[in-house]
Amino acid sequence: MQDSHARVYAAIAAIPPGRVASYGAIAARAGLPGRARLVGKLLGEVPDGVELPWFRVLRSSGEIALPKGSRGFREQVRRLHAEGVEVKNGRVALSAFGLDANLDRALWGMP
DNA sequence: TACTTGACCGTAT
DNA sequence: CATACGGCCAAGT
Repeated sequence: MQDSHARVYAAIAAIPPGRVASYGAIAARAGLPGRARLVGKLLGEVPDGVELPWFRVLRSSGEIALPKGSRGFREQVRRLHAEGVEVKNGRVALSAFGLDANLDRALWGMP
């Protein structure tokens, strides 16, 4: 197991329920700035059954990365909904559910 | 070894 | 909104 892999897994596991983060943000949190593709690659290799909130990881645009309509796509939408994350047209509003966005809101107070 | 692929990203046009 | 471009890099051919 590569150290970089473990750090990425840890960063993903650290996303709180009800929130989401982008591939790039995960990479950065794992100490690997600019390596969003590595995050995507690792997620693609994680077998089913492994404990990891992969569904809380989205593109920087807020869109679900998996092909729309695919099995994984539907699964991701279902699990996000189960946590109260709103998904519209395969997309989540990062301004409302993004990890850092929520931190900023807490510091500034509710708009 | 060389080239291609891919759950990506930011900037520019 | 869509296309293009350059970065990134592990794996597979």
